[in-house]
Amino acid sequence: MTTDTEARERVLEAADRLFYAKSAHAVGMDELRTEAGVSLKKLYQLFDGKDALVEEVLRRREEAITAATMKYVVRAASPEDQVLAVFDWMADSSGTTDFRGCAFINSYAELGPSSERVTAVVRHQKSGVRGAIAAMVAATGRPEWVADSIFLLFEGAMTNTAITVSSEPARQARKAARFLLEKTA
Amino acid sequence: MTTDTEARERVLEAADRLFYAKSAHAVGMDELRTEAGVSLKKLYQLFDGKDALVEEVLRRREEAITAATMKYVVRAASPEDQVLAVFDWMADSSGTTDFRGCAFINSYAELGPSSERVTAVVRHQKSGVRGAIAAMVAATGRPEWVADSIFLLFEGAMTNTAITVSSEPARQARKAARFLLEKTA
DNA sequence: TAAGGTAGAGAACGAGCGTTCTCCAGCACA
DNA sequence: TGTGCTGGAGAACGCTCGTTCTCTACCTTA
Repeated sequence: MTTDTEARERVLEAADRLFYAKSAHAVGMDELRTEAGVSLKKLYQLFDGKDALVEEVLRRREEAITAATMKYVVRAASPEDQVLAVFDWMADSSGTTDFRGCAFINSYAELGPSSERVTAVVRHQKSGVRGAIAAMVAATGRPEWVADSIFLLFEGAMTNTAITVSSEPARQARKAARFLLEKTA
Repeated sequence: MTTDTEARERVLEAADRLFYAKSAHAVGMDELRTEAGVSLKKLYQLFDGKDALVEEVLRRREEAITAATMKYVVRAASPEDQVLAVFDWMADSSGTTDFRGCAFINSYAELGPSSERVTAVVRHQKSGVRGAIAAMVAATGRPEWVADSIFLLFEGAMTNTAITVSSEPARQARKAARFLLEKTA
């Protein structure tokens, strides 16, 4: 017997994977149901429709990405290396063949114009990443504009790592970020 | 009387505007036909279906954006200012309320997984922008990694200018690019 | 004026979507 | 054993999509 909690988890995992890989509108509720091994009835009793599911998937992914990145950050020796660690996470993540860039940028591109809720989640994530980088950069004693710059490098590398199917942009961004930290020491 | 060439132009203009504003899958051929003032029959005799239309719209936009950016570049005094001019173009463009970021990143997010043709056009555009920046940076005598960095700043600023609905990221990216140019002089 | 061809308006079609509903197998319990 | 109930499988519904087809009105030309 599977509890509702387990079923929810399976649906969210499948939805996250499929939405990210194929974009939300390309994944039907039927495919989702099959992948998660859940009846359509249960699917709709667990979630208030596809829109709500998309929103919850994004919230969940925001937490997961933050946790995954923090694993890289905490093992860094210096405050400067902590900042650079986010690019190591990116380089490693982009090594997987199913890397498709930033799920939030992608969702905003696809659903932003039609869903205010998706837009809100995306803005929340971007503001969170920017804040996290700002905190790490502040710990190194550099001015805030350095954090803004590193954040933009991070964002640009996320999209172009996906488009070029290469971790090269992640490494280039890391190099640029290190240069900024060095020259503002 | 309107010629086929004029009708084509009207369709492409409407498609570009609507696809960019709402994303491609959110715009139906019927809405497109109405907006362009063209019969459905003519629409399908001018273009081989929606996929081909999306592809052509992107190619056309690539040329238009290149031309628009070049207007900013050519009026710059120094080679360094030419590089920075692309951020001025971005700051000005993002001032319009209908700015939605990079159409190519957006299209890749939405259609990349399902359309190899769209992916090809997007890669072509990214490689073109990267090459153009590389040429301008090379003219200033800086090493290529500076160009890579400025390109990533540009890309990150494009997406975040749209998401935050503010030209601030464009200005931040310009500042970072200028810093990179100064410190590598 | 009459005939033939063109082109536009929009009906029609098949497919796929999100969502709901029906049906029935399997269970708990008297 | 009989009776109600729960939940799963998937049929069904209404809608919209991309695409094609039909019909009619009009223009051209003899």
